Amino acid sequence: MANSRSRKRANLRDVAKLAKVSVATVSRVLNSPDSVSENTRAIVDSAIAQLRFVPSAAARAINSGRSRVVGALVPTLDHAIFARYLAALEQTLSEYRLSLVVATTSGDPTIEAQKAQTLVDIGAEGLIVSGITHEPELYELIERCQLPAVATSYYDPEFLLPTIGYDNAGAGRIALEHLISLGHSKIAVVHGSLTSNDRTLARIRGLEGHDDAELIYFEADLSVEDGCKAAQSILSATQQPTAVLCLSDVLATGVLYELKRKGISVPEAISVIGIDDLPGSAHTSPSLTTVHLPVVRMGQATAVAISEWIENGTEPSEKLFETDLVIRESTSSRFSV
Amino acid sequence: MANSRSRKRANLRDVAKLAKVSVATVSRVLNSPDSVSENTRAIVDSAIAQLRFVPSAAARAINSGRSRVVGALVPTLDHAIFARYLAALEQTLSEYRLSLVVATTSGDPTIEAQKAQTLVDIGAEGLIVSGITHEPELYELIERCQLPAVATSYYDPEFLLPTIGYDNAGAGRIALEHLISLGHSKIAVVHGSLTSNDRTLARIRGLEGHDDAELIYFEADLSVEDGCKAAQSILSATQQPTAVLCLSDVLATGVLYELKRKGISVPEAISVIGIDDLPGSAHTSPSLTTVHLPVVRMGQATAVAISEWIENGTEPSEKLFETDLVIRESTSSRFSV
DNA sequence: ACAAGCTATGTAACTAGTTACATTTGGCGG
DNA sequence: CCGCCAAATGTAACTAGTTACATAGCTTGT
Repeated sequence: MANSRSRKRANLRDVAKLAKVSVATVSRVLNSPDSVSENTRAIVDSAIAQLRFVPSAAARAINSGRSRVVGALVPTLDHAIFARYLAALEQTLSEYRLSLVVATTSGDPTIEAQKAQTLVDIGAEGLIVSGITHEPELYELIERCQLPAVATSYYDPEFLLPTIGYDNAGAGRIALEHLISLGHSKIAVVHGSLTSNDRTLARIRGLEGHDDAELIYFEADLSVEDGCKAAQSILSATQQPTAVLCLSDVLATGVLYELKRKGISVPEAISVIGIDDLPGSAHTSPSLTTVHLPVVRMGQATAVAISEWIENGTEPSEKLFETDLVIRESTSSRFSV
Repeated sequence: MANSRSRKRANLRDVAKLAKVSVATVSRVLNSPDSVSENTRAIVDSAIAQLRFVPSAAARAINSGRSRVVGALVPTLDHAIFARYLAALEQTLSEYRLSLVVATTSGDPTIEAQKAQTLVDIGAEGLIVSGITHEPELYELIERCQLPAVATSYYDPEFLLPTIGYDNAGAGRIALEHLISLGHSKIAVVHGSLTSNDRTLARIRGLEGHDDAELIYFEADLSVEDGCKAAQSILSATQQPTAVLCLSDVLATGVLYELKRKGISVPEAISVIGIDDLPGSAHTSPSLTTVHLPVVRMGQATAVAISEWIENGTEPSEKLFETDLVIRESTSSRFSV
């Protein structure tokens, strides 16, 4: 048997030798079969089959200068908002015949910079990062490699990279103004970690400047579990707020759950509002009033932007997505009781 | 300026020329800096900086025969169970200095086979698929490329590829037996699509052979929304079950929500059980009794298995993870009311 | 009948690195 | 003062494809 001796993978030359043709002909069979006579094509094809030849991706990439891979850096995959976003990203990228490499950073810019380097090492043609807080190393890498790179989940036309995202401050403001319009003036704010999460920071910034509301801040990890804990802290605080503004639906879900467990009715006793509009948020009890973030459209737009940048060299302009209030059951007027 | 004229990326030879050294020396500066004198290293480094030289990933890959990329094929990213799983996978793979390319299949084996091909085209060194239902093309591809490939979320020692997963039939059985032990005998089963979802199929198979229970099946899309609709169907059925067994927590969440909306108390009037144990399932109201699937450990084990296969050529043996019942508030004895 | 033209194929030079082997250089011991 | 050895560096051949250009062979037109 011819193939039993060949320990390692066959290459073009091996195929050419077996088929008694030149390497060029084999290459043509693979890439433009019509330019080869039916006869030789059959011979080459059988040689390919016999040797179990599979063309090397690396060798192709070296010639084309293309890897057809783009990298995305996200804090975590284990959060519905990023998962949805990446799902849309992957789907749209695949329409451009690009593959998506995912790297998680745990929200740590140092890890981010390292993982960005490994993305470059595997030949990523483009980079997608989350937010606008990054290590200088990341910018240097992007600059040095002349790498198409966009920042998402954040809108800031002033930023070094094109941003494709929404107005986080605005989302916070919308939520707060909804509560204020309902008559709430003492409001608990539950937010995720502030260290190097610029989206959270921006949302908090959006809450500033409303002197008609007193805000009390509670920090929590971004989990349902910690939302529950935050609710406990709120309930044991000296001054009871009439509303809870959560900067993420995940936290709001926890708050809702804990309030229910404690027998405190929402929205009658306390109103709760979130930000994100996760798929499940319409089906909590009571259903959650929240600020919808268009992550799917953002993922699609990001994919289009980076693809065209890679493909045509056209650097995208920044894109702002509207966020909008989704009023459900968890908020009500302070006075309607 | 020297670099303003150079339109395209500099390569090793350009650097060597500028630094007046040989290509070998430049290569050494990059890969084993200690074997180069401090002096030349400085000269080469400055040439690298001047030309903004970035080594080509493809050229490296062609020599090493390594791409350091593994591909995962999942039905969707937009589902907590897969997102968690991929999160664990990515994290553990990165400890082996491997990157994860994610491709989604929408549960369609044909799409899966196509995407597997694109993963091979970008040079993936290993493949991770979900379940055991695939197109022949996929197997041919794996065979032809001699590609390390494992199947996950499913345990079947007989399967062509090594499987790393849990006993789906067993998970279904555990849920059913819990309900039976509580005295339920008329049980509604809510399941996702049956077409080419072998995990759902296996879970249903696990429900068979229990003659002491009458099962009524309801099919739904895998979303909270469709869980709600399923609950409506159940309620309008001629014979009311005393328990609902959902083959996924997502569906159970919808059922729970709809029952609450209709004013039917869980577990007093109807018990509800799920399978998955999603992060949020402990915080529904009532909290959801479910069968825990160890997706995080499965992700880690899969990463280890595929990494060692790629790295050392040791084909992994199949791995079975235990699933276990997590009793919370949504189930109770039929007679305890 | 012979040049033109087309198709099919081959040759060899590219792509951009790594690396085995050869060579130079310098220090040190005898 | 010569030779030996090691460190430092260079040469050229690899890795595995693609492709520009050359050429062989055949058909067709005048």
